[in-house]
Amino acid sequence: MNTSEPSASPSFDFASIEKKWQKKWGAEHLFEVDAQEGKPKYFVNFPYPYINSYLHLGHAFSATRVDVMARYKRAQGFNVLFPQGWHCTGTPVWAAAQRLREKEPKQTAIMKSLGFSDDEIEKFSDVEHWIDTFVPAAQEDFSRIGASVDWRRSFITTSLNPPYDRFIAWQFRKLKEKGYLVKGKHPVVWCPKDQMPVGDHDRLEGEGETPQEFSLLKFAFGDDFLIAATLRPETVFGQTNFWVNPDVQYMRIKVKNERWIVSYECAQKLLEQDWQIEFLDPVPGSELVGKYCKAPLINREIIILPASFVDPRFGTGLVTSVPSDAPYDYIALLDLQKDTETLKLYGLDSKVISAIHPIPIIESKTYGDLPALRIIEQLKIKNQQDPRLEQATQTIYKEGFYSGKLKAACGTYAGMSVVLAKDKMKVDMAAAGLLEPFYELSGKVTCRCLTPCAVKVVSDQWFLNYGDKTWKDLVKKCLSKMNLYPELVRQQFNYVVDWLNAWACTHHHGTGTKLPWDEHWVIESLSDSTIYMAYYTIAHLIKDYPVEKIDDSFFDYIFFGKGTGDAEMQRMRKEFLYWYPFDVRSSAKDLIQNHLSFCLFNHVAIFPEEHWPKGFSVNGWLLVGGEKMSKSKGNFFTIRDMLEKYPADALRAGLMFGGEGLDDPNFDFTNAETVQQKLEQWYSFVQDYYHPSSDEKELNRSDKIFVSAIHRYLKEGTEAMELMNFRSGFDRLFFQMQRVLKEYLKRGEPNQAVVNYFIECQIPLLSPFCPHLAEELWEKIGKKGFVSFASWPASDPSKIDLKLEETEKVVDKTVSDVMNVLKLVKEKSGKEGQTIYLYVMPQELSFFDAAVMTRRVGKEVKVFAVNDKNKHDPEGKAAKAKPGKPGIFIS
RNA sequence: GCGGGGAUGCCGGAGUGGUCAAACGGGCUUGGCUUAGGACCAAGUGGCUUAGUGCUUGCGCAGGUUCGAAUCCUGUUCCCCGCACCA
Repeated sequence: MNTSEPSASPSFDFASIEKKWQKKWGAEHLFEVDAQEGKPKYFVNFPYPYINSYLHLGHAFSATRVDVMARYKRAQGFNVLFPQGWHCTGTPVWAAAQRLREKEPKQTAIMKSLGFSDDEIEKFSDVEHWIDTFVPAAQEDFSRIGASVDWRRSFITTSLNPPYDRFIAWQFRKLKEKGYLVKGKHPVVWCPKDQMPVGDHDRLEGEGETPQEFSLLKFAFGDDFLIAATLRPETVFGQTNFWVNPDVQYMRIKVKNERWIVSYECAQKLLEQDWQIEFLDPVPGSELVGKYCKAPLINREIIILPASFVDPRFGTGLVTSVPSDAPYDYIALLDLQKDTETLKLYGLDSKVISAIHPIPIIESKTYGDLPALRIIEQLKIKNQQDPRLEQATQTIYKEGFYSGKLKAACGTYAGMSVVLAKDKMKVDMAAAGLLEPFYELSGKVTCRCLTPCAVKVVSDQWFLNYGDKTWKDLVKKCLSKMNLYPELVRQQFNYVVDWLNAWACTHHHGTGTKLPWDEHWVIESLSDSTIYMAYYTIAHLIKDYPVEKIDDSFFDYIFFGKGTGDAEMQRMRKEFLYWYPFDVRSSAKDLIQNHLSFCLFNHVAIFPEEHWPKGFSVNGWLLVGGEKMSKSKGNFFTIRDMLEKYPADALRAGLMFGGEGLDDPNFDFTNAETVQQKLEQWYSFVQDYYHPSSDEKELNRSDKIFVSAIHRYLKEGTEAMELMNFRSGFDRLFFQMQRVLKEYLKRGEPNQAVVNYFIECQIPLLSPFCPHLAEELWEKIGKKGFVSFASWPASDPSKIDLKLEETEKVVDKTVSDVMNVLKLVKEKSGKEGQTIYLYVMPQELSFFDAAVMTRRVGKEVKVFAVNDKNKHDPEGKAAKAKPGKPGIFIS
């Protein structure tokens, strides 16, 4: 092997370069930063990941965005803080550990797929083992992709970290003091045996099912009320009759001062839902048939009829009939009208029954004004036992709810959209005492103890009252002053802030911090992660502070400057004041409607205005190969998987080049591979071309074009970086830069000083994206210190010469014309052209260089001004010359 | 339905009133180099035409404004995300 030629070994070992520099950064504590008087700071962060597994490529995307920003700002001269903590609060890990304790096969299989041995899996039945495993793994992954994190400030959440635990307790006491926490009723899925709420993970069946809000409607029936439950109170104007199951024994119960008739099962549910009731006597369903009751709101007497589809276990076991919009009701009516036997059995007058017709009440786009009829015809449903009725009901519900408008039959509500009318009618009927809320599960849920679950209304649930108007106004004020990247998410944020309502912020179980004044509650995970960015400012110091001395007055001092503090506390106060607020927090767009908005609400509630967040950056969801990452599609990748395939620098750049803005970025394998190749080429190029030289030759035309382009892309790229448009940034600062370099070299005879200058620019520009390679090259060209701290090259507007670059386009075009003509000559005459004569306008002579043209065309090129008397022009081609378009003659 | 974002070549995507057949990246075709592959270099990649510098088509669909529109306006179709108490 010839070692004297650097280009003889163009490929090199990315892995060892990465290790080398990660080690050096660590050894020099490069990214461990403290408050530094007089130096401007920049604080970036992103939501701490939940540590229930290895981090995936989506995390890498988010982390890289933040790291690129951190490195860019560092190059801009800022003292940059990029801390990283880990979120352990919540139920998933807690539940998974419990499942492993119970040796559940599904969870065990998941652990196996992550590569854990049976012995190891057993250890995961302890929550702490998850933390001990995945937190170091996550930190390792971050380090391996080159994230410039100050690891001293890393921490975990929950009571496992007492100082943090106390911080959250402090936060909640503050919120309570200020009246932002309210107590209220809240429906949960409940196991009557365990006397506990049942989360998704505790269910044998019914994952994803939630309490659904129904309305109980009251139908006056003598001195009693028949109660029907409905999801569609807006359809009351279409009521034609009432359904009862004649085979069911109903119960008369006392509720408040009223007597209700409902099924026995319903009465049980009412008890769970916090109603005070008293059982009176049974009422056989058959006795009700044929009688009349008064429908609420419309005050119409409607007949009570028998129907077999009525299920005592669902709702109240009584149903109001709206045949126009409810397929069940319509088909039951048809069934009954044909069923002379039943009519006879209950002594029902067939004339009366036949006279019952659906009343058109809602006009919907696709199903017209009698949707139930329409859909039953479409699906050819024959009777009330058909299972497709369920699907038909849902289809119509969705259609009617979203696109429906109330028709004239609906009295004062006519003309309103269903969306609006529904709420209005609920409010009106509730005010009239005709409607009560009721919850029913959206599907069957069975607890792991095999007990069927029901809805329980918890009466002492704590809420963060995000519906509060004055609180919202503060958030809007904060928002109006924030930098948002991209700016167009502002609309979305304003919308969300308006729409957010009271948020249940406590859970019965899971890991986390206990609600300090009501310790049977655990603070829920989205609620304990709203202002912790402030905790980063002191996280490294508080670790060494005596836990017992950390109380509310401690935090009051650190964050508000209230009271006095010892030397350590003063230092923490200083750190907080220096770093806070954060400058930008970056996240995927799905967190807009919860986490990011909560972050603002809690900041404005707790902190004075000078510590309100300054910026959010929002990005799309990372796609891999154009598709959502998913295990079932086989395109789910952890960071560690990817680092096996690609060098960290290629991975980072590939991710950043995948996309920007709100669109979903796409990580494409070919992109990462391309980047890797280009980086390798760049590495050899620098080795081959960088030669320190004191030779200051005057810049020629070609040099000036090159320098102009450098400064132009530098300007464009820097602007993109400021807006966190890293795709554009990488494009301008690397791909375009490399392109103009290539063009420059093509023009021949590069000026060593200019090439050196280019290399000295390109390396720091590459550094935010590909920090390892950049460090290596920085060292290779003999620069002192780390490129991580090198200054960002400044664009010099005086060097940008657009006119000059424009003239080069003319030359390019001419070259391509010449090539074209050469080709045609060969095709037509079979002869190779030997010499090319160019006739250009005199003023253009200065940028047509015969040597350059000869080099680029590969044949001898002679250049003349059109008016040159000595020109060689046998065919008068010179006459064709125009500004920007030389005449061409080939011999 | 509401709120938000979109629709440009074979693909990912630039481009927001003229100089844009359309950056950059990928793919593909041809040629060079090479034992071969990869890499690299060169040319090509809507249609037509041509010893060139030309014409034409086109930016979801339909209209409109303008001397001129992918870009502005109106209508319309389709796609994606969210609509919650779950991290």
